[in-house]
Amino acid sequence: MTSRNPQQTRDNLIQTAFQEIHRHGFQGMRVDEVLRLSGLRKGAFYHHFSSKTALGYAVVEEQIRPLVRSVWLEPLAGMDDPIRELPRMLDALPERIPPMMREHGCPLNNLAQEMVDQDDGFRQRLLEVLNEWIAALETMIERGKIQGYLREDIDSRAVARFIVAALEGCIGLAKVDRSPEQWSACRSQIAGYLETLRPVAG
Amino acid sequence: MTSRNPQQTRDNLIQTAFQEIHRHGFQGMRVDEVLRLSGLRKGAFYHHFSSKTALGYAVVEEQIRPLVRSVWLEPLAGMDDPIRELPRMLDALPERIPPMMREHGCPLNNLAQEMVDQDDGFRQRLLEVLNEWIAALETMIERGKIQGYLREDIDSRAVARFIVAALEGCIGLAKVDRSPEQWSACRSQIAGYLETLRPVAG
DNA sequence: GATAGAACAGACCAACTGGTGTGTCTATAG
DNA sequence: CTATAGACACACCAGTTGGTCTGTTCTATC
Repeated sequence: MTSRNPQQTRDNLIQTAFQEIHRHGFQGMRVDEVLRLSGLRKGAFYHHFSSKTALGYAVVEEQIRPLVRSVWLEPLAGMDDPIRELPRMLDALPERIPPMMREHGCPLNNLAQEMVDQDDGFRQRLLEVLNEWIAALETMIERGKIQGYLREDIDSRAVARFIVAALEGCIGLAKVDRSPEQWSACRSQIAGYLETLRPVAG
Repeated sequence: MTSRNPQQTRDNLIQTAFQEIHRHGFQGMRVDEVLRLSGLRKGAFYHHFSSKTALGYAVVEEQIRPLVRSVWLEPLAGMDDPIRELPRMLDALPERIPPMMREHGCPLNNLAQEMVDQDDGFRQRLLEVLNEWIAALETMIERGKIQGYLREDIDSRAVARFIVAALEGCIGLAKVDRSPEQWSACRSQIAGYLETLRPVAG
């Protein structure tokens, strides 16, 4: 019998809940099922979380936010020329992400689209993560301008927002028609779009 | 007391259900609430539909599909130069769609993202609608090629898919951060992308 | 090693949820 | 006018859902 480890118990609940939310949405996620999968009881659950919603918030903060950072933010750090390196990063993406994300799409966008109109707590937290992502892209674009890789008259924020929108759109489309093989085609179009940001006179 | 009108009763249920699904998702939609809003009873409901899921299917076929056709397909019919006319259409879009769509986003994409992994009946029907949309764009692009408005070496299907993906992505993003005013910025980026499809030597 | 509080187990519950069954009314064909 | 089937109303239900309550066990601290 493993000794008590409250931190591990809490993590267990959050990770299991994350997977269930990813599969069925937050409304479709069942507390009892999370308990069954994690081998815990009601007592444990409501000791660590005040409600199902509180667990959902924790999943956003402690699972989705770090995941977005590692998948989308970190690769941006050392990027010089976005036009050349972003498509390359998108190529390597399918191998970098957990298999679950290829099946069920982006956890951030899934949960956001579902819960934004249902609960303001979700909206605030998910919007924070989304804005962090957009801001990181914006920073990269600004840097690209300074280094002469990008035109200086482009609207960095608008471009950053569009990149995120296009990515989420492509992921969502691939999820619906279950065509991961179309990802490269999608990447090519994004690469084409990025070319519009290239300075005219090199 | 209004006389009986089964067709109107059925439409009433479908339209009310459509709004409730749009607001809360299919899983969040409650049969009892639809009944309350439409002023009908369980007897009426299960006379016209065999289950909640059957109602959902009817909503896709009889509400979402026609809506997609009128909003996205019909404006494509008379288009000659997509690069010039598509952005113009996107400008006029906010006034052409019902206000509900500005709040809650695209009913097609919302329902698709939610239900694709939950129910194969939804997946098939929603995929059909989506493919009809993509096919219409593809046709327009092919026409644009022939008429010399677009480069001939572009992958029509990939471009069509990306346009849909970008649109759904932008709508989804606007839904999350509730910034309809960013729509024009988003439109500009799409317009920029479309420029990449322009023939080189006019 | 006593003890207080944290970390659970497990039984229980009220509200809700989709769905059923029976009966009644109404339109329509003959 | 009457028979018949469609179009509902209404009472009812079994299973599920998130959540509570009480009690027990572990563990850190003095």
